[in-house]
Amino acid sequence: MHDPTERVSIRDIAKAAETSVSTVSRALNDHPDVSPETRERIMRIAEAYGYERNMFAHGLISGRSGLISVIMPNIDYDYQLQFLRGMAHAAERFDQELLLTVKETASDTIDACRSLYRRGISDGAIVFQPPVEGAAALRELQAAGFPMVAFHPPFPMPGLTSVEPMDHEGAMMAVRHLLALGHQRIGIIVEDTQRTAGQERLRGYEDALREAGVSLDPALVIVVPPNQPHASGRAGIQQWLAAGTDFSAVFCFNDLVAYGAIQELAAHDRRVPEDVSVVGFDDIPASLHYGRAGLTTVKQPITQIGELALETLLHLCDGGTTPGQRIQVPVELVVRGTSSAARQPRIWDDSVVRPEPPTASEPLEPL
Amino acid sequence: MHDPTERVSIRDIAKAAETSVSTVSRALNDHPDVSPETRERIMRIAEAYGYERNMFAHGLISGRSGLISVIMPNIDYDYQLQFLRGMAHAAERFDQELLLTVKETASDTIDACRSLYRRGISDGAIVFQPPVEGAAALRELQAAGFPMVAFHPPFPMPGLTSVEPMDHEGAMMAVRHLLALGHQRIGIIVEDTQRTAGQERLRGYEDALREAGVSLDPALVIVVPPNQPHASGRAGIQQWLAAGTDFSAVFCFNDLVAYGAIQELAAHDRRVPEDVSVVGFDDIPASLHYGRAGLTTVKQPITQIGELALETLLHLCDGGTTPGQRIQVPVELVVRGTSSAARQPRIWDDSVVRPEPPTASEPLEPL
DNA sequence: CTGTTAGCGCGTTCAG
DNA sequence: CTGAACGCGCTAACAG
Repeated sequence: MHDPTERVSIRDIAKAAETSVSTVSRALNDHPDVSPETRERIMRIAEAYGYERNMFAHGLISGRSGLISVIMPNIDYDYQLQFLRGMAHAAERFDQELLLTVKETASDTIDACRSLYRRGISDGAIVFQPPVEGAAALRELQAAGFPMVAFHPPFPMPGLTSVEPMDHEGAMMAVRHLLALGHQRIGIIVEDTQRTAGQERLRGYEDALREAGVSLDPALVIVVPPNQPHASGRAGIQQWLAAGTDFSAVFCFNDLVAYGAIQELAAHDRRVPEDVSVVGFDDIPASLHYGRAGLTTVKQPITQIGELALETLLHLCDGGTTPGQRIQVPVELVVRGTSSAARQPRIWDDSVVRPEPPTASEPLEPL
Repeated sequence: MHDPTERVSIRDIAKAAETSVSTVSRALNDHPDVSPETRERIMRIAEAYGYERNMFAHGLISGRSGLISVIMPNIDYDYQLQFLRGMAHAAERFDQELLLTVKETASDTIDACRSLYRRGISDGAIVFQPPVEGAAALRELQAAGFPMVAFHPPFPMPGLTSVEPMDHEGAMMAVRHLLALGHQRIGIIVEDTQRTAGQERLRGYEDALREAGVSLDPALVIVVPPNQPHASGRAGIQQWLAAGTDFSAVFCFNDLVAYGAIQELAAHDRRVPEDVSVVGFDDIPASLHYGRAGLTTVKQPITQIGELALETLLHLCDGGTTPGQRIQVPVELVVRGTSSAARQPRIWDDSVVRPEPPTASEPLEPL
């Protein structure tokens, strides 16, 4: 027996097993050239001593640390915790440790990746929503031998493996759902159309309306700046109400935007879903219990996505895949309490002049 | 100049500076015995090459990795993200990397700590809500030379440095607030009174009532099992309503419990705060925008606590402190929309038989 | 099958 | 002030 709390080296067990360190090393690493008895004896002793190999020594020679990095810009959306959870699970399954780095600016993000690589600290990295300006640098790093997976990149980055949700599909599901409930005047509050997420969700919104033969009204599209979801939701509703825009349903960029929108609607005595239906995106945990009966939203399997990202990265690290593939993850509509049938057929449906027939609409500029 | 993406070793820059590796090492580490010119030249070149020292080599010799671990049981409460955020900030300030480990069971948690130490991976660990069963093992590890900080331990663990919020104070603030609003029948839904958190919050509740000369009614105390806050909140309210217990205010173990309670109240057409005032604990980000005007709650400065925990740990690592101190972090009442003045003086205040005078009350057994 | 030896990249002795 | 040599813990290549 041995103090399970003491550090123990390969030498200690060599001494105890009365053999040389190299034999021990071979036994421990399943090399062929060890006699069954010696191996058995060594393994027993190693077990008893609770041997665990030193990371530095192993890393120095193997060139791998067993550490995987996640790099996130800011860290404030519950979504990220779910993502981390998935990664942590996968990491455990593969006996990897998880390194968390938070960098706010684009250049800091790039620097962090580079540094992690150059110091030999991590074997690869998952870059969470990589900055627009970082595309070239990331590709270079990848090429230089540092495996990376971009989660939800701002745009397709050739040469960089990426994992992303099906934004377009999700948006279509949301809007089709609202259409099926009889809504015609459906608004969208969408973040930052410079990035795929915003672009694709907006496109999905438009395509669903077009598909249903519902006219696109630019007044129903509100583009908001990123990173202030709650305020954006409120602002979007305010803008419509102030302009007297007619709407009976809103598709929101994400769940937090939806919360903001609902709160603003409440402040103006519009009831959800009786007066206005609201659909979010992401399905963060809070949405399950949101309000009386939960938020209707497009669910991303966030935790699984985290696992998938990590698995994909490990695969890359092992040279099992060539970089550059783009993995799209299906999303799913979850109907809960914030959406319901449109109250009544709109009067202008039959009597008043209808808006222009379906046509492409330019999104508004960011606020 | 040099490819900023290439790995560069101390040898490379020795060659470029036309000197030996040891001189370079000395220059880089601010040792005295280097001539100003040589140092200058070396620094310039290192800068140009973007030299960063190899973690393995450095760790092997220095015995330190520059990695700090956080170990969390599960990972699902938004609170944890805020905590991580604080740690990430502090880690960056001190040029440390952050390792995230999630272990569900007590023995896995202990094993993880031990392994992290014995493999040399991390210089120390912050153990988030350490398991009850782990106390002895953690103390041993600490004694063996692995610095640890326990965040919110289940009970005071002598010999282990800990950081924890002022549970008792916070509970008193919450209940005093409700008392000041004129509430007399104040319930508490508290998690798991085996751990300090539950114990102290319950004690604070009792002390505040006692202080105000309000009788303690065991029927107003509901103890719920841990890890299902939302359901617990609902269950608590249900229990009171089913039993016909009179109450006009509820102090909840945390914000999620409060959400559950409010939802259940709504389901029974009790309005918050008009019919029932509700106060939470923690102040997670969602509470700011909760409902119409936010959740009244006891705010833990979570992010700062994360920073503090990390700083405390680093201090320990540097031998600046002896293990064992217990750091209590002040909390603060945040009054928002879910608490308001009691509707009317309770009739029985003057006419009906009052419950027993103030006396210690046994908490109920967990559900 | 086994033990000895070199070296991974760096910091730290030592002589010079 | 500088450079060469050693060793951190481990593995791979080479002798035996």
